[in-house]
Amino acid sequence: MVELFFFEIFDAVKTFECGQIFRFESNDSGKTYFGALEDRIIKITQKDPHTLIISSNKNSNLEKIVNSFFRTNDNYLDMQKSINIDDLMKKVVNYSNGLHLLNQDNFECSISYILSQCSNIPRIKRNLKDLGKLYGKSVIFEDQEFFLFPSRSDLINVTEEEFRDLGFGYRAKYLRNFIKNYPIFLGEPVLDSEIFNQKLQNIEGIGQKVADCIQLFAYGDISHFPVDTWMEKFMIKFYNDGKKISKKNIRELGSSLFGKWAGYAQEFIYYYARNHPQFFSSKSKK
DNA sequence: ATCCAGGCATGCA
DNA sequence: TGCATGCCTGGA
Repeated sequence: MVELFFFEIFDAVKTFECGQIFRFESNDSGKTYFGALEDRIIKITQKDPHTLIISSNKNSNLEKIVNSFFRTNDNYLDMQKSINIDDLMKKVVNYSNGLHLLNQDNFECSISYILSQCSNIPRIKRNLKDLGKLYGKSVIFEDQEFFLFPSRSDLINVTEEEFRDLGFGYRAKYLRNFIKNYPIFLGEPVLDSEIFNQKLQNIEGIGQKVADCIQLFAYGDISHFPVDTWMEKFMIKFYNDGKKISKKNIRELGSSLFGKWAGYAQEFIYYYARNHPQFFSSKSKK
């Protein structure tokens, strides 16, 4: 058992429901969450607004793993101050208070975001759950059955056709390709962030947005500012006078506005925008 | 019933 | 470099 204390607020519901991660679930309205982390199942109990209690079926190295996962080294208050650049961002920061970025397993996270393209959160969750159930190892923890996320070797012989049968559509090809070629870039030494970004994009099925998500959510590179349709709507409306600009320019704009904390800014904006859809009617663009 | 989602690759100006 | 189009599926 590990206890994590956060000087700032930690909000488990915002953190696990904001859409950054897909395989953690709560059966009690957010009091506790269960999910697979690497080789084990962890249970997260929110003791108070600052404290998480973590337990697991496997305690070796648990403290190190959860400290990495919950990014306990981030200076959250500095981050909030830093991206609080105007009245709008003040509202966004306030609305998202307690939402923390997580540092996910890179194999699972990459697959999650490859499957996310032109999809939606319920469907992504279902796709990942199916993968776990079909190919992941079963673990019983506190009398419930959970599934670890399948390893590369669990998936290496699964065909594109079998992924299509799971309803992955055209993403099946990308997924098959990713699994086949995974170690080609994994084995590389750590490179310059933008060079690694390009390497990720050299994998068929991974473009700018997915590459940014992988770096942000799985490689701890929190200066990345992935631009999806929500980010596009928000940034054009509030930071470009409603005039359309390319996603590439929006990515640069995010980076210049929010600097090294751009990843947090992105997740906060995403969370805010998705929960205020009336501001961003998809028919009013262009 | 259309339309369009948390994109990507491709082909064409 | 920028824009249009097809791609699978499934919810609204």
